[in-house]
Amino acid sequence: MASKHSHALPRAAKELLDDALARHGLRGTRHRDLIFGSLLARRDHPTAEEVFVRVKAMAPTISLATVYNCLETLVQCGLVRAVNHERDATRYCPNLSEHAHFHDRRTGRIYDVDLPEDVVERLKELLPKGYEADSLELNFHGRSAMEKGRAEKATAST
Amino acid sequence: MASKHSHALPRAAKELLDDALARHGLRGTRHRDLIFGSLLARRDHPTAEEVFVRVKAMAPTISLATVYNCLETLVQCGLVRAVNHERDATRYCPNLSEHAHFHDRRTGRIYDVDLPEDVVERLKELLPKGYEADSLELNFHGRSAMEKGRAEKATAST
DNA sequence: AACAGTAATTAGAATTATTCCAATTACAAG
DNA sequence: CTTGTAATTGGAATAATTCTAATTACTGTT
Ligand SMILES: [Mn+2]
Ligand SMILES: [Mn+2]
Ligand SMILES: [Zn+2]
Ligand SMILES: [Zn+2]
Repeated sequence: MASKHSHALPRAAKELLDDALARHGLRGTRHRDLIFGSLLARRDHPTAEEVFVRVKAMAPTISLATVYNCLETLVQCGLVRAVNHERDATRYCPNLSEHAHFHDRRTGRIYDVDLPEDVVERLKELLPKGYEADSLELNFHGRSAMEKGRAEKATAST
Repeated sequence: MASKHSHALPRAAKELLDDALARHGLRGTRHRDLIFGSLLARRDHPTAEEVFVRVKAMAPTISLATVYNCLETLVQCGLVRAVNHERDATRYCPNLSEHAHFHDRRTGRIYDVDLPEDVVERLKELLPKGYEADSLELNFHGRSAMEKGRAEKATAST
């Protein structure tokens, strides 16, 4: 059976987390570790509820409110992105590189799509004078091929 | 004072609407007319609630459920786009040309940004093999200049 | 170690946007 | 005028998220 540390944060991630929290005057806690770790361990853009059930394996008494709190904290610290699609539950993504999302209509799964910096710049040039975008969000909708073995993401990066 | 027809649909729009409804086996009704008309009359991406209050001026007994129903019908018929931003209330847009949205953080207002077909094609090329997007959604977030007189949209098109 | 001050966590209530439901009303065709 | 179907309605129900008012856990001091 899996040890208590099967989802422990890799040293680098742990440092990233503690640093970001410190910079924001926040404490490193077991729950924040676990939740960030669970996002890194399985990058399938889970909802808060899904994170809740995953993390309960290691911290059976954690509350859903705490999961929401921690996820919001991670987003505030810039370690995690909140991903929305229509009015569905918000999903969470620890991929820090600039990327778009592909939403598979058939499966509901979300895949990361690398978004080169120059493309982002090109897109911002579409804006009329007087409109300054500090960020943009790009979502594709469609079907992915998905043979027998399904990959979890289109690209792998952090 | 404004006549009962101050927001009557222009003939062209009326035809567009009745056509689309017919093609979907749906009836043309006063409420659908009014709601589509109100979207065309003021293209500021209103929420269902906002449409509700606007349309009550001409149909004081209309219900919010009907507004939701009609908006959904218009979306299904391809006459209107639903626009989402984070978890905010869905907004509705009758601009049928391919376009992106600019969300002004300061005012909360949403502006249309023309999205040339070739840019759309270029973006779809970012997808790895096996990923077929039938649509994409592009949102900018930032600040618009906004001098004293505020324009309602960055571009004007239907 | 006890204390004080603050931050994190918690269970459950509250909120919000939206959808559902069951009952009425409006049409359209025969 | 019937009869069948679609549209509308008010109110209840839902779902995700946020809020609240404790409790608990830390972090530094005495
Ligand atoms: Mn271990
Ligand atoms: Mn008239
Ligand atoms: Zn992602
Ligand atoms: Zn628009």
